[in-house]
Amino acid sequence: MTSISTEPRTCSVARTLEIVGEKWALLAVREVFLGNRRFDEMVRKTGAPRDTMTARLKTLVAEGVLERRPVSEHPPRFEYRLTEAGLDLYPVIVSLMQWGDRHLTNGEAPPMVLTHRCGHPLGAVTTCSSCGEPIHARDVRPTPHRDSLEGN
Amino acid sequence: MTSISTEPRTCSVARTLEIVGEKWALLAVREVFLGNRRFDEMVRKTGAPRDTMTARLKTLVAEGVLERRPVSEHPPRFEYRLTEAGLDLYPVIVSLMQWGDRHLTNGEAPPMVLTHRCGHPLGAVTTCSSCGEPIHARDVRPTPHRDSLEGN
DNA sequence: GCCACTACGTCCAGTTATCGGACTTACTGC
DNA sequence: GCAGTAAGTCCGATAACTGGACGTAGTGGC
Repeated sequence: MTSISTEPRTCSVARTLEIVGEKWALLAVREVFLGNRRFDEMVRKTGAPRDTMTARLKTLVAEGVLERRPVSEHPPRFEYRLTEAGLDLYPVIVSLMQWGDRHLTNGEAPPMVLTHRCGHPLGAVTTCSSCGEPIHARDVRPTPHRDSLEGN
Repeated sequence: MTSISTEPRTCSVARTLEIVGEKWALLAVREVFLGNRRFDEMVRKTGAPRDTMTARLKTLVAEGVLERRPVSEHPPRFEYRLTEAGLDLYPVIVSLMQWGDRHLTNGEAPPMVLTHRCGHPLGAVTTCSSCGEPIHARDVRPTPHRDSLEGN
């Protein structure tokens, strides 16, 4: 009964990273968001080794992020599509892109600009679903818990 | 002149992933957001091998995401703090957590709940900075570019 | 029919990274 | 002096990644 089990923390971040916490996995997902759903295209546009891409796609499919479906019987051809869960990864991709645009383009224009249907270049703001305010780390606390996050 | 250079795509997502595109890197950052700034704490709470944590912290510091500062001279002790750039990673962490909460807790309560200063449990919505609307992949297009993303 | 080409992988061998556990150094507190 | 903590380092075994060649199933041109 005396469960002294300290740590590793079980947390949704860790769980999510077990699935998409690797460069090629996320880049594959990025490509599908950009409309490139075919194996060879993903390999070319991401630069991933074919073997690695095969492995990543396999787990993404197994975990329900992508769906592999045949698009042609006779030349046997397949495409990978985002499932509902996969589509929900969009904020992850967008926030990674946002961060790179802000901190990794030294002065230069970002390598790709996304345009929102409102007509403006996409800037992403993560907001609180309850109050609508932009979220800052300092305004958030873990639930009744020993771990504090005072300061930064 | 005829630059036939096809691909690998240069994109902010890829660049960002070169720095934080690995499980332990992101989990280290998560810990710092949660207020745990010391080496041993990060190792325990993340479950990362000490060696790997050392390596990740080194690159995070080199890339300007974290800052390593001494907190005590005499027992030589250090802590890792988020830089401005590091703080900007919050949306990434939050959206990963959000995704896990939504897709990886089968029915059960999420392992950690964050409370926003507005008093409500944090739900994150990624919105367009121009029009304020929540962003959906289908409402976004890459700038004047051959790649389409019709369908999903 | 034959050749060239594409798509979607697999196979291989060499290199690199990860892992867990033990060990080191520099202290403090009893 | 002895136990304990913090922050790493070192090590050997295993696993993962990498680039390039190869395989297979088809198409289209001539």
